[in-house]
Amino acid sequence: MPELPEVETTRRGLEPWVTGRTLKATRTYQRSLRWPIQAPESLNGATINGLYRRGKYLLFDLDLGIGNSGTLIVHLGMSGSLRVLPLDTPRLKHDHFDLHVDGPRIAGGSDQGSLIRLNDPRRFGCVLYQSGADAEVHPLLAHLGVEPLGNEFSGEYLFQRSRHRKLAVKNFIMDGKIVVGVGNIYAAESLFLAGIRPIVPAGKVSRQAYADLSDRIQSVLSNAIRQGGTTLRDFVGSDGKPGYFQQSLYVYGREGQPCRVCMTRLKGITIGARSSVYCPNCQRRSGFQPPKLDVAG
DNA sequence: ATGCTAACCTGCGCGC
DNA sequence: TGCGCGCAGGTTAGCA
Repeated sequence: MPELPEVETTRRGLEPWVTGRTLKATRTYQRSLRWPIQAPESLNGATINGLYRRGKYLLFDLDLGIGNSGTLIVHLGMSGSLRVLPLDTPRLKHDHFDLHVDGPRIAGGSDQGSLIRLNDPRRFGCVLYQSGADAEVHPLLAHLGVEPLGNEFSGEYLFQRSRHRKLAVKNFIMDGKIVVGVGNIYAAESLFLAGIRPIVPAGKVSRQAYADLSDRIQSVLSNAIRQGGTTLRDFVGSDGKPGYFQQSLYVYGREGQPCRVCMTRLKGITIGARSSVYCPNCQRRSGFQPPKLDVAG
């Protein structure tokens, strides 16, 4: 479930509960996620300097003392969520991992701090550890593409990286080695808003179309973050509340329904083993774009 | 290098 | 009501 907006929503919710706090202990209930959970005993007592995000990865920056540092790397996979809970909260099904942090209690909690608890029904997420000051040397992070909301991302960047590429433009923008954080929902939405058909080869999309697409990717992600992300089934923020961006979706999950702009019946196709929905009328071009309604920015 | 497929795992909705 | 099937927000490994 979680794409960039959901991970960022989680990060923002968690940040005040972890920054500057002591990691008193970790607890692993179900070790076998995508990879076995890595949380060495030596992390107990570390100071959490900050909580960062790289793509869909959450990075707990740890100070282990005597000049040692490290990073706990958490990915939420398809169905994961991290919540802040009172220390003595009973464990529910699919609760796999806890961070026990000190600090002022939350409502109903004890004085001993709080719990950051990972729940992940499908167990596609992960909890990994990278020692040292630079988490980006970790193999999972080392080759990631640019941040879509960062300065290196632009239409020109997409245009240059896509030359001679034959895969569908939808798969291209979902490729984490190109740009991180854009998953199946936001890829579909961005392409709709840019008027680009998802199946066209990435290498045939024009410079102008990529300029438009990069703007749409940024606005869709920003708007979704503002709405607390998209909740289809599992996702809840760190406060346990769902996101609301699903109300703003134009095409994702709307196959067969009328386009919200032109009322044309939305079409569903499979691209790269992922379901895709688009409007055959609004999404025509691989190059020049005819006049289009100014839908949601 | 590029692009496609299978694989990981659980739950849910649908048709019969 | 129950059962089997297909599908679901991600990403990597492996193969052509």
